[in-house]
Order: sequence, then structure tokens, then C-alpha cells
Amino acid sequence: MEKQIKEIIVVNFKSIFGLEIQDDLIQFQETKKEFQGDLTLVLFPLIKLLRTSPIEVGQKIGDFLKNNISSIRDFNVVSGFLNIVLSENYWIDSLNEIERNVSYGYVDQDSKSTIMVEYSSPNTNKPLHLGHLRNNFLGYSVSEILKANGYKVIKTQIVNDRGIHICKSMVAWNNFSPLNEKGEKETPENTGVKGDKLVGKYYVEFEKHLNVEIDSIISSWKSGDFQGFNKEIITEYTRLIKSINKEDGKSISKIDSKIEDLARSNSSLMFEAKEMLRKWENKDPEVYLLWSKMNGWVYAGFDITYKSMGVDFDKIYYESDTFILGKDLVFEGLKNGVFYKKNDGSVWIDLSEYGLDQKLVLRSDGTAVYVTQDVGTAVDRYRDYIDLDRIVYTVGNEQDYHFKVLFLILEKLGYTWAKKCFHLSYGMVDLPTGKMKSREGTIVDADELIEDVINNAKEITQERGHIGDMNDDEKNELFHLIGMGGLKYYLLKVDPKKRMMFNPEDSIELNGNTGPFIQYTHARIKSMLRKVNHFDQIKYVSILSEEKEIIKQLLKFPSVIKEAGENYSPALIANYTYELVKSYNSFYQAIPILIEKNLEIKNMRLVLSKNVAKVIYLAMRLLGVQVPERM
RNA sequence: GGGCCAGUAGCUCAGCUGGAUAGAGCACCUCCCUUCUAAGGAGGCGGUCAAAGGUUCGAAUCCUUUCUGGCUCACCA
Repeated sequence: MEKQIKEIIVVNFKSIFGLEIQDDLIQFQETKKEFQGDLTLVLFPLIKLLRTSPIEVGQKIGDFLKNNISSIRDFNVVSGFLNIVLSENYWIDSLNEIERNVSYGYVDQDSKSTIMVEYSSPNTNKPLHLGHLRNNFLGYSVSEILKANGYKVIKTQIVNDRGIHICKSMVAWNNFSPLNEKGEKETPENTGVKGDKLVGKYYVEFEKHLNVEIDSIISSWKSGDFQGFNKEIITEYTRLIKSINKEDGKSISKIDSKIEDLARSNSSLMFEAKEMLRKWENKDPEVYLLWSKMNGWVYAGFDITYKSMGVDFDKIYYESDTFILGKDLVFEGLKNGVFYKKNDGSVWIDLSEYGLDQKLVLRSDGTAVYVTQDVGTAVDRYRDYIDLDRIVYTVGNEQDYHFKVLFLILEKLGYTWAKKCFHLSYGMVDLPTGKMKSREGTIVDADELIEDVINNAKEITQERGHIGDMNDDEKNELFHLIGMGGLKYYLLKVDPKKRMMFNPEDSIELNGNTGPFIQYTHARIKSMLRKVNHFDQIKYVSILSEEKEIIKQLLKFPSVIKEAGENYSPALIANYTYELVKSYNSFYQAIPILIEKNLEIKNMRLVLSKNVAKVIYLAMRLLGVQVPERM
């Protein structure tokens, strides 16, 4: 409607006012509740142009529109605003049109280009936690939103399966795992512990033993015992100790942590871990076997978590496969002068012309760093998918700098698609107690949280007592759907860019702006519709303001999907749905439907309800939230 | 210190490229189940939009400065 009005004004502006107009001066907004009307044209820009009174401009345009657009019934001008009143038939026609379209609001699948969405991308040394949940729900949802915008989407993740972190778990498992009566070390099978949890346990175990070793190293250094350490270390240590005496109290802790680092990098455990990494890069059979065994445990564990989260992937990349290509690309870029080599053999890129620093891309020992791998992975992806248009990286905002660097490197290497790549940067999840810190044991485990929200849903749902006749499978499915719906909605309703507060109590809340509130409205509509046999095309009946309000909301859905796609923001979908549901509940509470005597009006209200349920379903699907038939 | 991001009701958050008297939920206080699911609805209380300048018909929104908080500037990932 806005588009139509805009066009007709632009085309006829000259004949009404005698001069041309730019179409961006035609600005609409929703009519405020206090005024009569359905759509409001802001007159200020026109007044400025025409140098006449708002009343005059508004009157002229209003008259013209009323005479030329049949669905415009009336208008009024209030201090610089032209409020347009649409006819009742317009709303009925709109509703009939929405009813005809089963996937209303969605653009035809695959009508646009191909986008790869990377999300999740875990390390294989620890279980998934709350931060990963935001990441996974966000990545999944953005993928679905882009699909609804007509893009072909490839969901992917890059598994960080190699590096010093996984070697730490391997070393700890080798050294510290107890043996059972059969003489076996701990495995998921013989302990019943989920694979990712078991490997994570040994990562923690490594750090514990390491800390003990560091403490003992430092205390022997303090007592002057340097046996087993070479001269460089001793010199460095004495230099640090001396500098303490010169410095004030503030920097003592800084120096302490430097001493700690020195002890760490010279501990026997770190040496073992590094040695294992070196062996792994040389494809030492024994190490490789252990590595793939322990990673296998982790994947099996992750699969369980992914399944209950309801996310999936079309293609998985592993860093162990892509880091070599990254190195090759660096050598190539070195020849082309994109990179330069320092005396110690390390390779760098100078990004100071873009306001960034110089950045290392290859260590002096020739091994790859993080960004090197990412270069390799990106190029690999464009080789795998010829028609790939862009990659969306769902990664936390602590890596903003990293992605700036990555995209610039790719650009300098001559890849034109680099400009289109996008870092979907989201904020951290804080707890009421502050940041999540592994050292302080405040990490919220994903599996445990999921279990909690499902149990809570179970408790409340049983209390409500609408599902007495369901069998156990149906019930459990429902509890899962409600619990996860609440959790996903909670994490997705906030603008992804912003850091957010995760309050465990609020997250299982079922009232107000929550997933279950929306699911409940859907269930309520569905159970009402179950009592109806058929629906007719709606006749031109008169409609109430509550009904009109809902149709207005429904009409917004396509543009909300578009906007959510452009901004990579599930929050827009969530907030939209909440508004829709609120309007509907208001209507539902105040106006009879099934018991309405006038059959044409009753039919209209039923079709309206049916389409609210449809849009709730379609919108929630974009968030990965399912909606129940009853609850 | 350099770069980036944020600051809106007691708490958690909306507020689109500047537009009418800044909105929700939670919490607190009133009401409403002999109508279809009360996980609901109607109403009340609650704001110097961090602060100060500026841009203009008009600023929570744009610009500058200051304050506060976060992230980042590794031969970690």
C-alpha cells in the first residue's frame, strides 16, 4: 500500500503542486493510536519544499489520494501529519490473500545467490557451554532467515580439531587416567561419561597438574635451585627478579605473571604437549591414532548436544584438513609481495595503511597460526562451491579484529569475494554474577542447561493439566519443545550485536515476552480450530479495530523477514512475533469467535485466527522454535 | 596508550535510514475464568534516554567532547 501511494504521489506531484519531487521525501510511519487512521504520511519534508502550510499540502494530497485510490476511504491532517484511513474491504482483501499463501512471507527458495553460514565451530577439548548456545541458535536462525529470503544456504562449521589444546587433553589422558580392573584407561564406553565431557575433564586435569608443576618450579627457582634449566632461562629469571626491586607494587603482579609464563613454557608437561603437537604434524602413527580416537569421542558427544539443540550442518570443515592450504597460499603471497619475511624466517603482512598493525601469518618455525588456517579454509570453500557468493561467519565480537585482518588478507591476495564476506559478530553472554570464567567454575554447561529448562517445562506443563491423555513419548516431545523453545527465544530475542545478560530464572520464565507465551497462543488457536470443520472465503463484513490491528501486523511479516535477512537479526523476528501475539491475545480475550452467531463474521474471525497461527509457526520456524498443537 | 562496541523505567530489553505525549516484559498494586486453553486479558505505579555542547522546523536516534563499562591490539585459538 505504501509503495502504491508513494508512486502515485511522485508521478502526479507536478500536476498538483507544479514541481518535481524526489521519492525519498515521501515518508511514511505508522499512525499513532491516539489518531484516526491506518497509515501516516509525514508532511514536513514537503512543507519545506513547497513553503506552504501543512494543512494545505495535506488537504491537497489527501483529496487526490482519496479520489484516485479506491481503498482509501478518508483522511485527516493533524499538525504536519496526513493520516490516511483505509476502507474495510482493503483489510478483508488482504486477509484473503494471506490465507491463500501457505508459506506467506517467504520468498521462493533458491531464487537468489548462495551463502555459506558458518556457526558453532567448537574446539574439541571441551564441552559446549552457554556461549556456544547463543552462537548455534543464532547461526541456525540466520541460515533459516536467509533461506526465507530466497538465498540458497549452506550451513557449515569449522572444527578446531588440531593444536596445542587437544594435545593437552591427550597428554593428560596418557599420563593420568586411572586403569580399571581390565587394565584399560578411561573411555566413554567403560565410564559411561559423554565423550566431550571426558576429554574436557582431561583438559582440566592437564591444567591442574601443570599448575602444580609451575608452583614447584617457581619455588625451587626462588630457593636458587636451577637444576635442569639452561642459561637463558636463568638469565631471564634473574632479570625479572631484579626488575621487581626497581618497580612499584602495582607492577609486581605483572612480573609475577611473566615469571609464571616462563615456568609454564619450561615445564615438562608443556614440553610433552608441544612434543605431541610436533609429532602430530609429522603424522606420528601412535599420536595420530590417539588424536583421532579422542576427537571421535568428542564428536559423538557433540552430536548428542546438537541433536537436542535442533541444529544441523550441510558440510563440516576440519582445520586439520585446511591449514596446509593456508600455508601454501602464504608462500604464494610471499612471491607476489603481499607478505614479507623477517630475518628469523617468520612471515608478516603490513596492514598499517588500513589503520591496523603488522600481522604474523607464519611462525618462524614455519607453522601456521590461526589466521593462516582461516585463509586456507575460506579459499577451500570457494573451490568446493563454485557458485558461492559470500560467507557469513558467526563468531563472537572478541574476534572483530581477527576478521578485519582475515578479510583484508583475502582481498590483498586478490580474491574479489572477500569484500562480500561478513562477520556476524555477536556479544558475549554474561551471568548475573558477571562473566563466565572457567577458572572460577562459572561456566554454564550446555547439556545441563538444556536438561534444566526441559525439566522446568515438564513441571509447569503437568501442573497446567491440558495433556492428561497424551502418551509418554508425546509428553516428552512436548516438554523438550517447550523447554528449548523458551531457551532459544530467550537467547534470540536480544539484538545479536549486543552483549546480553543470561538470568537463569528469567530464562525458564513462561509469562510475558517468552517462547512459551508464543507457543501457548499457537496451541490455544489450534485447539479452537480443531472444533471447526471448514473455512470459507471471507465476505465483506465490517471489522473491529482489534481485528484490523491483527491484519496490519500480519501484513508486516514479509518486510520483517526481509529486514531480518538484511540485518542478520533473528531478534527482529522474535519481537515482531511477540507484538503479533499480543494483539491476538487482546482480541481473543475480548471478542467471541466460536460462539459468534453471525456466520460470516465467525468465519472471518476463524480465518484470521488460523492465519495468526500460521504466521506464528512460520516465524518461529525461522528461530528454530517449534510450536505445539496443544500444551 | 591505540582501535572497536555499548550506556534508554528498580531489573531485562524494543525503539527502522532523525518525526506527534519514549514503549514492552519482569517486579509491585487493582480488577477479569456459568466464552472458545487464565502459560491469558484490562488498568495503575515507574524516565533529566550517562553528561555537556552542536547540526535544524524537529534529536533517544546524526556530529564533537567528557564520564562509565566491555572487547581487542600474542610466533594462543
